[in-house]
This record gives sequence, structure tokens and C-alpha cells, in this order.
Amino acid sequence: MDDLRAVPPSLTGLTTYLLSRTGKSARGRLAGRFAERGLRLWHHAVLAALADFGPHVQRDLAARLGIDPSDMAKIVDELAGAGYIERARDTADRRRITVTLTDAGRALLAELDADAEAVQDEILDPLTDDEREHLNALLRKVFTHLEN
Amino acid sequence: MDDLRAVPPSLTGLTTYLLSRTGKSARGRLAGRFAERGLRLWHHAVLAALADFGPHVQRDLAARLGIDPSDMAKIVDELAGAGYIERARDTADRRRITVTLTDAGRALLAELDADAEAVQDEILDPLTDDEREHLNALLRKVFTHLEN
DNA sequence: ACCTATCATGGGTGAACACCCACTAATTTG
DNA sequence: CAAATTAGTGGGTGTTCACCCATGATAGGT
Repeated sequence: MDDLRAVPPSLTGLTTYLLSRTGKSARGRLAGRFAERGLRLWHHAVLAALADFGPHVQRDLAARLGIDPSDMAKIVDELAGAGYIERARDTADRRRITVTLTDAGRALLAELDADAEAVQDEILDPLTDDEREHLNALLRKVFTHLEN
Repeated sequence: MDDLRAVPPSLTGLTTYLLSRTGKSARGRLAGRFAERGLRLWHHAVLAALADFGPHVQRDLAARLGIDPSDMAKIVDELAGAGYIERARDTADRRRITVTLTDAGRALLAELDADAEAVQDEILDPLTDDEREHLNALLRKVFTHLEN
């Protein structure tokens, strides 16, 4: 007891601490899997947004994901270069570029989602199905409240 | 609907995504408060470890918190410089430095804990007391399982 | 037709962070 | 007693990440 590896209980008593640590672990593991494919977390988020809401003007895509338009340009460039999305100049407003998911992109998204599920299974391993459900509901509440 | 600011549901459906985002927000807010005092999250962790487990050999402190000994040396130096902890050479093994919490350190820890509570209240605002309790219990399960 | 605003893009910056190595002092081992 | 090991420390490195600015192309207002 008093294992030298034990984490201070006054920290584990803080829900924010637990959120921070588990969140970091989750992000790290998923980022690791994506990295094996030469991808980062934002690539997944972009593909998911396109799948959920359909084609986007690039600027709207950046706004939706809360990322800098300049960084979005780079991400879009990478995804387009690999054929996962298609860029097309808007004919009405030729400043804009409309981004669309390709079939290859849809297929990649399915794989990335599978990665995410796998990581989720790793991390939520000690929880029953009911508990996972409950955790997701609680976090969803917290998250939607954060978005203001 | 289809608010341009809405986050993709296929992401919010992933508990790992919610963990990652809420965790990042929690860490960011707390780090912001600490930064106003010229401190970082590790300073809090070190003080908490000393309060919970008593004096530590510096190397053990690093091992417990999972941080590089070299980085721990810097953190300890900062805390000692401000008088929050005391360094003392071990008389038996003069290579070792034993780190002890001072009264000032204990007082600072109380303030940092208050900061953490405040951030926690912000973030868990939409949850009832029962739900907060439940969330903490679930995360604790997940966290202790991660530690392997 | 000008002037201003908007979009995509490239490039650069700076903070945070986790690592890693080398060096000194001290201890332990053979 | 010599050699190998360990503790603390200083310094440096590479990565990630969020930001910010400048530029060129295009639109819209007046």
C-alpha cells in the first residue's frame, strides 16, 4: 500500500482531473491509430462532418469544426490529394470551394470509425453496456453545455 | 436546424470524442486559472501528491506522477524557489533530495483546489448532484483501468 | 469603374510538452 | 580501491497545435 505508482486521491477525486486524463488517453490512442495511416484527428472530423451534413463550402467546414480557415485549407489539401474528398469551385461564387466526400472517403471514414470503436472498447472496457450508455449521456449533456 | 455551428452527430455519438473534448476544455480552463498565478498543472499535481502521501524522494515523485525526472527537477525548483516546498539532502544517501510541503505550500494547495472546484462547477453545471456523483464514479472506473 | 469585403492559401511564430543526453556528485558492488 | 550504478540537474530537440498575417483572386456595393 502506498504503492509508489498510486495517483494522489485528492486528484482522482476531481472529476475534471479524471476527464482530463481519460480524455488525453483517448485522444492519444486514437491519434496513434490514425498516425499509422498518415492521418490526424482532424481528418476524421472533416470526413464525419461531410458525411453527416453533406457538401460544405470550405469556410463553413472550418467554422463548424472550430478550426482556423488556414489550417482547414491544409487538411482539405491532404484529403483531396489522397482522393478522399473532391474540391470544386462554386460556379456562382468562384472564390468559394465546395468540398464533397468521395466513395473512397466514405470507405476511409468507415475504417476510421472502426478504429474509434476499437479504442472506445479498450478505454471503456471496465464498464457494462448500461454504464457506457449512461456515461455517454452524461458527457453529451456536459459537452452540449460547453458549446456556448 | 443544420445550424452551421452544429457538431457532427457521428462524432458526438463517440464517447471517446466527448471525453477528449470535455477533457481538453477542463484542462484548458484550469490551466488558464493556474497561469494567472504563474503556475502550471504539474505544480498542482506535485503539491497534491505531497499532501496525500507525505514527503517524497524527488525521483519517486517523478515516478508517481509519470513525469520525466529531468522535468520534475525544474518543477521542484520553481516550487522551492517560491517557498511552497522544501528540499533537503537525505543524510543517509546524500544523492537523494527529499521534498516536503511547507505551510505556504499547503495554503497554496487549498487555493488551487478551490480553483479546480470552481472549474468543475462551470463544466458540470448542467448535471445534478447525483449525476455528478455518478459521472465521477464511472470515470474513476475507467481511469483506474487505464493505469496499467 | 472603383473600393471594400470575402475566400482560399502559404508561410511563419510561439507556446506547451514530452523526451533525451551529458555531466557531476554520491553510493554501491566486486 | 576501482568500476559500475544511481540521483539530480542543465541543456537541447522535435512535435504538435493554435494563431496570425500577407497575398491573390473574386464579388458586391455605390
